[in-house]
Amino acid sequence: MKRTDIRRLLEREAGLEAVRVCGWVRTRRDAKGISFLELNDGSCLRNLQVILEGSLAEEGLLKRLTTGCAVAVEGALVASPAAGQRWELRARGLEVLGEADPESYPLQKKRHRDEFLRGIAHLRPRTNKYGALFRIRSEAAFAVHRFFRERGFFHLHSPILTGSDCEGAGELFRVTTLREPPPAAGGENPWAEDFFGREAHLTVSGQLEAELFACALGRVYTFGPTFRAENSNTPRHAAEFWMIEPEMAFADLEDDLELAEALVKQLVHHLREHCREDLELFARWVDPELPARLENLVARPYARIPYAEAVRILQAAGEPFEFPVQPGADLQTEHERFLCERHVGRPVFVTDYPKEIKPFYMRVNDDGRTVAAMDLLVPRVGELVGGSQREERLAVLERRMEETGLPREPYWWYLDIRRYGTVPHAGFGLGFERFLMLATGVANIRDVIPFPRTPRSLEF
RNA sequence: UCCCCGAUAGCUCAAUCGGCAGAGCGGGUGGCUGUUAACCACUAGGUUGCAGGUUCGAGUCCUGCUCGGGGAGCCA
Repeated sequence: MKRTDIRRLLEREAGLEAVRVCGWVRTRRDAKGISFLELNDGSCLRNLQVILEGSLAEEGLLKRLTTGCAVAVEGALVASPAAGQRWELRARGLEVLGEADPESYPLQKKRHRDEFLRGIAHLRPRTNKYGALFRIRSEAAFAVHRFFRERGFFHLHSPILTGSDCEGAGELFRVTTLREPPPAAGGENPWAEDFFGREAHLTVSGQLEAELFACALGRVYTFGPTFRAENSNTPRHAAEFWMIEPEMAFADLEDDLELAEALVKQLVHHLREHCREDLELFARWVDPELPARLENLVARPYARIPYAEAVRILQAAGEPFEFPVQPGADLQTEHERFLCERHVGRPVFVTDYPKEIKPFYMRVNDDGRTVAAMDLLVPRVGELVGGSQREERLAVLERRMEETGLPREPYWWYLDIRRYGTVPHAGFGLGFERFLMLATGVANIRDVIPFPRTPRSLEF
């Protein structure tokens, strides 16, 4: 007999004479001549109560049915006579697929600290919380593809291995097959003997490649892992994380803002529709404010504040900031939090930053001092999205590269796009894990990644 | 990388002023019960993160290291 997902059984309107379920025992409760198993197979948050009677409730078998063990059960799905569940499985046969020594099995029914569960990342998806979280993560990824597909975007598989350091966004992981690193000043090409014959890295962003394809297919997006070798130890940073990077030709900053807002809102809508039970767990155990905060993400248009106005607001706020607000300098975390959480009380786009504090590829505004940039700030998580209209004018782009000290030669292909059929275009990057933190209330990025990579942490 | 805090039983934590290292949960054993965070009794379980120092005496004070948490910077 083929196995049926517990989720399918619990949704049923009528019972079933013969079914087979497979899963892991969460708990066992014994009564006289009858035992109750809570069985979970990962298909949903809820367990299926399995009834063992007669020979199946015999001591030798029960001793093996401990928390964490894997079993296959066949029997009848019947209405439960007791309160607590609608359906239960009256077992006729049970096979122990894999035992779990209760002396050493680390998961118990009681809640564990997140820090402890991180140390057993191979087992934590068997807990209610992390099972729910990674089902939500999967569903959110599907919703990303659905969102872009409905809007005529093509999914671009941008390269993971790269020879450029893209936008200079952060420190790079070097990739090499050499046993010994070449000397620092080793001749004309110190990497001549390496696999690619030149320096190679893991990508920090698919943006530049996405721009190339947007200027051919019109609308594209990347959705994949990116890597930053920064020694940043915070609850919001990881060395390997997934980014969603749409890029649109024939689009300006306004189009960019609209797309980012629509994406965040649709992802929230999708999860509220398709992950209701799993989200309820987070509202109950992780963040009681979660339902209100999700509503706040979809209820109203997001605020928009140009950088210059943001500075004026912060200066007039009379807040005892640890770092004073300096016009021309980037906003501090405390400034961003004040703007978003206290001043507007909902997501806010800050736009038109001074060009000196933004990368070379952002389009210079008519004032010559600011660029068509945007950051989307959201409560608790901070910067969720960073994007811009891209500089499509060859001469202006070359001047900006010169100003920021970037050599033109490695970017010849990027410049070519401005040389041949250049068009206005815009895009952004959205940190997938940061969205998941926002959507679940989980406070640490390490807990929304199956196997997080952070400085000095590469187990699993 | 910088600043602050922490590390005690399998887990979550307590231990007063430097003076006998404890509880709950989990595990084991027995009992009870269509149970459901089950309940009752008994029981095992410790190099107090590691290395050094001060002291008659260190879980407690000092130094270094490792790991973890919070904040900052960098950013998504």
